[in-house]
Order: sequence, then C-alpha cells, then structure tokens
Amino acid sequence: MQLMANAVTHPVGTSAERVYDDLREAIIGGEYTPGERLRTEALAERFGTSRTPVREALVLLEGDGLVELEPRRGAVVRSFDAADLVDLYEVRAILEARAAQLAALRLTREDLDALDATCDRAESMAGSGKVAIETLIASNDEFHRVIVEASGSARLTAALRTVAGIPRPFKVAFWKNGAERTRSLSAHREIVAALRSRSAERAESAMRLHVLTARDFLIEVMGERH
Amino acid sequence: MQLMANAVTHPVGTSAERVYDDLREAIIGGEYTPGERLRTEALAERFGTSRTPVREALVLLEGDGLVELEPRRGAVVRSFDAADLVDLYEVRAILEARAAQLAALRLTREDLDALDATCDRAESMAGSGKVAIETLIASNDEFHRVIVEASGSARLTAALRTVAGIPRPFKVAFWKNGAERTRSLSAHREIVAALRSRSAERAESAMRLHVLTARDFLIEVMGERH
DNA sequence: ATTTCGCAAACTGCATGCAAAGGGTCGCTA
DNA sequence: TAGCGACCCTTTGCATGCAGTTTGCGAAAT
Repeated sequence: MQLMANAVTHPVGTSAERVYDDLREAIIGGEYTPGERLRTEALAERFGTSRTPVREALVLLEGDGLVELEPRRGAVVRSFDAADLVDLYEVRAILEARAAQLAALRLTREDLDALDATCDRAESMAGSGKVAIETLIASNDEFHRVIVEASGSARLTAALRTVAGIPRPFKVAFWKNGAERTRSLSAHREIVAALRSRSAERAESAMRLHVLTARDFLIEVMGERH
Repeated sequence: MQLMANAVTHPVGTSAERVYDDLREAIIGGEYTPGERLRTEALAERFGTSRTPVREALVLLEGDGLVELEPRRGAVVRSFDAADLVDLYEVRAILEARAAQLAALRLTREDLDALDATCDRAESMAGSGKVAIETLIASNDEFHRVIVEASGSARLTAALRTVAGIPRPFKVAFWKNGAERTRSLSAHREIVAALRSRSAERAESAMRLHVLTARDFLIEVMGERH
C-alpha cells in the first residue's frame, strides 16, 4: 500500500523494526480498535517472534502517539477524540508548512515531475467511476512524504513522526467525501505550482491551508458523530 | 546482582524509564562524548540493572536524536555539527513560538508569577559575582518547560522532545558568555511581559526571536572552533 | 440483588542464556 | 615491509525463565 516505500523490509533491519512497521500499519489500518489492549504474547505469536522485539516496537509506537503504555498495565491502542485530532493537525500544519517552505528551494525538477505524476494518478482515479480509496490514501501519503523529505531537515522529519499516525477510518472518511477529495487534489496542484515556481512563502501558505482545511473537515465529521 | 537491592526504588515508573532519564542526563551532561560507543553491558552495570531496560532506554534516546542505533553495531552518542544545530534550533523556534502563542491564553496568574520568579533568581544570580552556570541552565530549562507545558498541546510537547536534547557543552558556552546571558535574560522578561498581557502574537514573536538569537550565537561559536 | 472482598489466572517487566555478526589481531603471502 | 585474509573474542539482538502485580470472576455479606 505504500508502494515502493518499504517494500523491502528484509535486506537489513532488526526484527523489532519489522514488528514496528507492521504493527503500525495494523493500528493505523484499524485492525486494532482504539482502547483495545495489545498483549505482547499475542503480538509475538502474530508476528512470529518473541516478546522482546514486540515490546521494543510498542515503545516506539508510544513515541509516535499511537499506543499508550502504562507501567505494569501494558499497552492499549490510543483513542482519538476531536480535541486530539485538532491538536495533531495544528502541529502538523506548522511543521508541514515549514517543510514545504524549505522544499520549495530544494526539490529537483524530477521531484516536481514525480509530484505532478502523483497528482495525475490521483485525479484520473478520482475522475473515473470507481474510486480506490486505498490508492488515494497511498497517493496522498506519498505526496506529503516527498515534500517532507525534500525539506532536508532531519529534525523536522523526526518531529513529524510524532503527528503522522492518523487512524485510517479518518482518512477513509476524508477521501470518501467527494467535495473534500476535489478540494484536496486541487490543493495539491496549488502546492506543486508554488513549489515549481520556487516560491517558498506561497508553498508554505498553500500547505498550511491544505492541512488546516483537512482539520476543519475532520472537526465537522467528528461533530456529526456525537 | 539484582537481589532485593531496589525495594522501594520504583514507587512508580519502570526501570527502563529511570535508565532513560539518567542516561539522557549523562549524555546531555557530556559524560559520554559524541561518537563514543555505548555498550549495553557496561550501562547495565552502571545503572544497576540488566541489558533489557538499557536497550529500551537506548531506543527511546534514538527517538530523541541523542544516540544513533545501528543494527548489529550498537549505539553511539550522536555528534552535532553546525548544520545539525541550526536544523535543530530552527525547528525548535517554530515549535516553541507556537507553544508561547498558545500559552499566552492559558497560563494562570500563578504560572506567570512563577516565570517571573525564575527570571528574578536567574538575574540576581547573574548580577552577583559568581555565576552558577548549572543553576542558570536549570532556570532556563524550567522557563521553557513551563511555557511548553502551558500550551496544553500534548503533540507539541512530544514533537519538542525530538529537538530538546542539546549537549551541555553548548549550553555552557552560551551561559558563560556575558553578552548572551544578558540578552537571553532580557528576552525572557520580554516573553513574560507578552504572556502577561495575553498577547499571543507578541509572545510568539518574542519566543521565536529568542530561540533564533540563540541559534545565531551557536553558529558563531561553532564557526570559531573550526 | 448489589456491593465488597479475596483468590487465582494472566500478564507485564526484568534477568539471563544463546546464536550470529562485527571488529580487531595476528600470521601469511608477495 | 606492506597488503591481505582467516580466526577469535566481543557484543548485539532474540528467546525464554521468573517474580511481582493487575485483573477478572465468584462467593459471601448486607
């Protein structure tokens, strides 16, 4: 689902890293519901390893804000309420806006073409009758990932990891909504245009707007549910 | 070796957390020099525990950017060059400015008085002949910590942990410098004034200026060393 | 029937055993 | 003598044993 991102988890890398990646996917993918308890033994069996690397992965996921790890009481999947999501998206808006600002001056022509290609694919997909939500989500992740990495700031990238994990149900709700989908894809084009003209300020503003727009949509959706 | 040595040593908190805190202190304090290898067995002996919680602490410290953890090659203390510090301070400037912005609307009168009291102590200390650098550093950390926590944003706090760890030698260089010390303490007063008048924008700008000023000083110091 | 208490099973977190990979050293070759 | 390769010791990362704590269930008392 993330295409070529980490297709090859095997060449080098510890068992704990594999568990971390897979478990992260599973949690974001909604395989474990918020509040659910994550028992190390069961996870160890699932991932074909022992409890030690599982524990290490849980510690990492706590750092990402995806699980809560209380001493002597184990790990539970973190639950998100509206306030959490707003908090998360506002920090993300700041950091990704900065990333876009930096990326505007550093993206290569090839990177820019790749971003446009990602937009093309997402739009033609959205334009056709059937919408593969999984692919849209993957496209979106890829789009943001490229820009963040192009910022060239390791600290920014690390900081963004603490606000990167959004449960898939929210993403699905987002991309299922036709209006938001159109708006979001159009925002991506705006961002690429700004990046292409090397306008750091414009890229920053466009990215901030994009993330804050998503925030507002999620507030709305959360509001309807209660 | 372990026996019942630590009967009441952990009323709350795991052994791994203690190792994390202490080792973090030790690294920031310069007890381990950049590039130095951190062997788990030696650390386990030092902290009176086994290798498992030590490894857990190392994983956490990698998340904080204080150690590098290469598979099968162990952990080494991360070294900072000028570019790293600039990167770190620029992300920190963004995040702490945002924290100040939020804190301006949330700090209680007691918090504000406590911030002023911290400034008082630091200034009277700096005014007197002998300057206890350790205490100045502690005051500064406390000042920033109070504001970040008052932001009320868990994600912001978490993100700041990824840029919080600055080796003490840099801090010492900073607070040893009379001009920077004066400037910094004055900046703290400015920030408190902005916070007290609930001016979010002013607090944000003041904090950004404060952190970026520190960045520039460190660039200068690093430049002189090479 | 509801609440409280206690017991037992389950689970967490730490300690330690063990196989495999790395780095260093020494000897060998040219 | 310099360069190269093989071997050994150290160290890591995973597996598992173990003790202490939490949790869930059931019985007793009100």
